[in-house]
Amino acid sequence: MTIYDIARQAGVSASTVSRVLNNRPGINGETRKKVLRIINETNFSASEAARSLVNQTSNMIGILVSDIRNQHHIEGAYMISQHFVEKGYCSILMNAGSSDESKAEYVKILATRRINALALIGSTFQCDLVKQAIEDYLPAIPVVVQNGYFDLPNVSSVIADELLGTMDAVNYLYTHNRKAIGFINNNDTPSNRKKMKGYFIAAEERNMKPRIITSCPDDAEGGAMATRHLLEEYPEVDAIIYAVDLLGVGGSRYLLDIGKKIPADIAIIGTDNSPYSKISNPRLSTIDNKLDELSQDCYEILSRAIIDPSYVEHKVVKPILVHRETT
Amino acid sequence: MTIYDIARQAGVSASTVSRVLNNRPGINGETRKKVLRIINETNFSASEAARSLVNQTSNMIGILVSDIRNQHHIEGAYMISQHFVEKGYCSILMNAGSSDESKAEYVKILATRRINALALIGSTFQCDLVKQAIEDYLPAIPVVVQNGYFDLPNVSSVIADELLGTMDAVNYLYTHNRKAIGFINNNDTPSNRKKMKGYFIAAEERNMKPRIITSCPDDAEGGAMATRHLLEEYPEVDAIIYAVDLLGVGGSRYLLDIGKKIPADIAIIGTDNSPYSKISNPRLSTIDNKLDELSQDCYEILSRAIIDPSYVEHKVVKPILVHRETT
DNA sequence: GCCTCCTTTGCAATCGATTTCAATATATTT
DNA sequence: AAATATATTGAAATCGATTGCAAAGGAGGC
Repeated sequence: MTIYDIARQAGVSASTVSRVLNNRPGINGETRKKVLRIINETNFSASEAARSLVNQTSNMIGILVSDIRNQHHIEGAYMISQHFVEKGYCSILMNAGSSDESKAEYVKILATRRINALALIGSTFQCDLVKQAIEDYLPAIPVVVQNGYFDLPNVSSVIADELLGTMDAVNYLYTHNRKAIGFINNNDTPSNRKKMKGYFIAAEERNMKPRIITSCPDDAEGGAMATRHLLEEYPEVDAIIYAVDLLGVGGSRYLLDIGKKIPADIAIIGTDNSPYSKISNPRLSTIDNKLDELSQDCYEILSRAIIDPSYVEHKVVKPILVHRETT
Repeated sequence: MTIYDIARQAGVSASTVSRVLNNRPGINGETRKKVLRIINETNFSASEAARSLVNQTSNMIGILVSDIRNQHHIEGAYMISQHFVEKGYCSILMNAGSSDESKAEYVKILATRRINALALIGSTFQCDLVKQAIEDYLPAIPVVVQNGYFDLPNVSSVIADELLGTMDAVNYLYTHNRKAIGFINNNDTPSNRKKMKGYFIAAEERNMKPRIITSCPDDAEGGAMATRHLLEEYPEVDAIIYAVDLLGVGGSRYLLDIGKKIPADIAIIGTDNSPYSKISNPRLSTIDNKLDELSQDCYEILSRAIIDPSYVEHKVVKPILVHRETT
């Protein structure tokens, strides 16, 4: 079913059908009505492939997420997608896989679809392969990175100041009489490196010995296990900061199980203000890196850059501490 | 940059470039090498719009999710997407909005993109408008519904027997000496209607008076509030089944706060074996409706139906009870 | 040296839309 | 009534790929 079929049935030319479909002026009211009737009767819908080809634009937005299981990522992606759909775009949402190679590969896949803009959600996109892929295959369309940075003329960024957030957490705990503050990290990402660096800087400023677990499984059990290890090595610990809320949920559960009081014996601060932190028992205090706000900013930058391709912005968002039942 | 540009630079015709791009036989080794060199040097990537037009296929899979914030939905969508990407498809993942109108609208949007297959994730797709949209705009491509059913020749389904799951939960509690079992529901969906029906049937079989809250906000606080209402109306309640885990998390927290012992005073069973149920404190017992397995089945049905368009399957998956700390 | 066969390549049509330009029909002006 | 302006429509080119068919060139057989 093509516009030619519609044209024949309506007794007009394909040009006329096209003009009706696109609400172009200069079409007789009766003709328009007749064409619309046929279109409705036949449930015709125009091929986007053909439209894309002649219009030189796909009306698609690419959204690449580094880890779709991360609630903030997925909500951010959802929000961006939703907004663009309302504007008549179609958004391709993809999970980019864990390796740098696969991330770059996905950029290339989206390039073949001739997307109009690209959003990268997650700090792990910040790597050479992805940068190269953007430079090679998407040098001219607006790109925005949530929590990452590329020195490229068409790439904007919105970054959480995670270093500052972790420093704030350390300083808060220190000024509330915690002198043996531990830090538990799950894996090595640009984002986690910033958190660790913040921890080290603040610890040094306070003349505190760093007490750290550098890696553990990325789930509640991992958090519990790492907490046990931390306490074995540093029994004096009276506060723990976790690189991810979920670790803190597991950690606090473990501490309760071995008879510690929270926060009396050990204070706990997670990171990201995730849904888990809100519903955990005890409710987890957390460093809110404003990940949702970041995604909102990404959308705004992107929609501006689609209109004005020269528009590029680099924004840094300040985190805040959210106090619940573990501090 | 088109294949004609590549052809000119390589001193060959566009046909030759196309044949190299698609690994067609009958091309001289030297010619192939030269063309590939130019393609790499220029970072050329062929327009999918043009390919789609001539090949009469988009190589895209549509995935519509009814609520992207539901972890099971998003993990299912992710899994399906991932598998198809590995097969060379590109998947369009969209959140279909809450109204039936918007869901039908999304079906139409995907139809204009000429997707090769469609997966609908979530019971709320089961409505007349969506059925009509599929009939009108996607009458010939394979469609599969996760946890929903349409009587249409091209639509397969994989359904969780949620009625049975809830009956099992009631029966388990009853045979473990709970005689005043309550049920708390959040909102009215096909899926929740099946759960409620299961509760009513099992309660009747046991000659138990139904004790039910039919709706509440869809979050932990909502669960807490609804639990309070249930206890106000039926103070004798000694077990509660929740239509959604998150309600159970909020409910158990509330019960603990007012001094009840779990499960000694009141047993609790959530639904869906979500991440929340695993990390909550106490860990929530739950009706596992095998939502992840459902999505896996959707993928398998879809990949079979893409090869053989006449393939249609209707599958029912049996739920199991997962016992943790609240039963 | 001529004919056949095979390998390799190019020409041209095609997919389904959009858009420019020309043509026709009608209305308006003088 | 002739000339001009305006509204409406259609023909044909175009977007960037794919592919059937024809053709060119070289190898081998007689």
